[in-house]
Amino acid sequence: MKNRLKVLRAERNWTQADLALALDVSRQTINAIETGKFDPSLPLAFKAARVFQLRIEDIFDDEEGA
Amino acid sequence: MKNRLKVLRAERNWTQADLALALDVSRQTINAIETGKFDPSLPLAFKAARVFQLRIEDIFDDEEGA
DNA sequence: ACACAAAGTCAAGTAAGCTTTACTTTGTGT
DNA sequence: ACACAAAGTAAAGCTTACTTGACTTTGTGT
Repeated sequence: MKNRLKVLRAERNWTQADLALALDVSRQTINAIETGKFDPSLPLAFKAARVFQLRIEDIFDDEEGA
Repeated sequence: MKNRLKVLRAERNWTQADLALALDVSRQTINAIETGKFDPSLPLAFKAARVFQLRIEDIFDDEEGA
């Protein structure tokens, strides 16, 4: 699952730590998601959508894998 | 996290087992999600959105709980 | 009343998301 | 070259998503 978190952060000049704070998760969690270690939970995806004022589908890309 | 799976199934006359098959999860997983035992993963939410041709936000409702 | 399909539920196990702590790497400014 | 901030990574532990198997409950048709 790809995502645009890095870009969205860059647009706002946010660090991974800043985003972690906004989403109420650890910095490592943001890093792991950005680097593709695992997918966020659905609740976390909703939070991200709220923070960036975008739809989940506009942040995360399913790319139909298995 | 609330969801409209039961209604969407009803519209199509699908059983929980039918939906489970379509989403490639167990029947118990569908039941647990419908009855609020736990939230689906993001990939599963994407699959549901694809199957029903809706946006994730139109199927699942975050309802801002902590 | 009986049979059957669908839904609900429980237990035990595996896998994935997330935490904390701690360390290394990369990039930038001075 | 040095210092510092940001990013990356890793291990161990906890929680949540999901599995299989088995059983109970509910609803419908006959």
